Amino acid sequence: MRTAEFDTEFVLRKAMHAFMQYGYAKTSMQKLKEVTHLHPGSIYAAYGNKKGLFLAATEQYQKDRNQQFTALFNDQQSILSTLKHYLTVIVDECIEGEVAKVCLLTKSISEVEGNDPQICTVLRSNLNAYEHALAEQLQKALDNNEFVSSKSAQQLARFLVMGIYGIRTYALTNQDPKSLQQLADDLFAALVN
Amino acid sequence: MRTAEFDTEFVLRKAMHAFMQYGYAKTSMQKLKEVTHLHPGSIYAAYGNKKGLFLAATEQYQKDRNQQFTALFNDQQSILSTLKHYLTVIVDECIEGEVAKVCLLTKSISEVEGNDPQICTVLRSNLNAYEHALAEQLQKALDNNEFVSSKSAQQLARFLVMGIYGIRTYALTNQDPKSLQQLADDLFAALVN
DNA sequence: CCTTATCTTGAATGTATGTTCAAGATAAGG
DNA sequence: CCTTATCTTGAACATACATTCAAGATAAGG
Repeated sequence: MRTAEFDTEFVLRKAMHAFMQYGYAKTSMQKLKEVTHLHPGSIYAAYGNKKGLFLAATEQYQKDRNQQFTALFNDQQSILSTLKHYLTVIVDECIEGEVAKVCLLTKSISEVEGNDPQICTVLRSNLNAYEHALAEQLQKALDNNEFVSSKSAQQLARFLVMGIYGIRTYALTNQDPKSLQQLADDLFAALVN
Repeated sequence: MRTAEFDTEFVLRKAMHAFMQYGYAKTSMQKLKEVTHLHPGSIYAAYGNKKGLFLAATEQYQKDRNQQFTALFNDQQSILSTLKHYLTVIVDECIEGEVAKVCLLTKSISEVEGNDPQICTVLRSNLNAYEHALAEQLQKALDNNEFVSSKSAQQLARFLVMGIYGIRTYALTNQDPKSLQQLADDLFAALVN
């Protein structure tokens, strides 16, 4: 006979950013309490425990990413030019010291791999969906004769996500925008040649 | 008037493997105590604190990796064929569920980036040295006319490490050996074309 | 407007954490 | 072989952690 008061999206985005910044283990309930403006009781009532909140935040992250992805690839440009632009967006994300500097999914799976199968399964399936979405776009581009390739859309998508993961990791070692953009360009060239 | 008793390399390799498995934050002193067979007093006397032990373990890791790298690239094969073999070694490492499944340097920098500048600086410099070592080999290959490229050895090396980081991350989402080997082949092809 | 189901609050709990330290053990120097 | 410097041992410490729960607050149903 009473409805919850807090804004779910606000809470999940705040939690999501905390997990992106500090990692899963180092994001304490104390910190989550602060950033979400929720008391422990409310968090545990709504999400069960820290892992539950993390998984909910992951879901929100995936939703937000999907929306960004769909918005980019649903405009009327050619798929290849959109893809080139998409890579530039990723490079920019890697540079600006703010949010989205890292991918929550890859960062988290790297952290918990081998230690939390439940979280890993969820993250893996999200990342596989991402790869599949890229494969779909590449298949469309092939169907439209935007480019020709000896490889399948699936193989191309795999190479592309590998490159994206690689750029994001490389950005941790070298923040030079020119180097990162060059990597993106080389990756794109390797894909369409 | 008394010499330390424990075997430094044994201790550092055990610590190194623990950090690789559990990550920096989740590797407790309790765990480190167990795997190194050292009592807290000894650890703190020898390495100061957990971070000191981690940095020493990192140094050991880099030494071991350097030795593997040098052994591979100092045989009498062509550099390109050695590189191709090296990529296969990395793919194998990603598959077998044992040690070396992940790179301690990239896993750790991904975890602590933005939160521990001291550790980041050390890891970054190690990873930069790795990139530089690959650039040297590629420069030699170019000098030997093993292949021709419109890109500099430095640019090629950057692309190569990006690919290696990417393969290692991709392996967290997909353990299929064929897919991983295909990525390595595609990466090699993109490099020399 | 009263009841009641549900949400919010925040103090309390037990455990695990990184670290310290004093007592005991032991190898090298004279 | 005794002295002394250094290492080893493991109990103790304070703090930080994830989680619980009972009391208080509040919105909806009758």
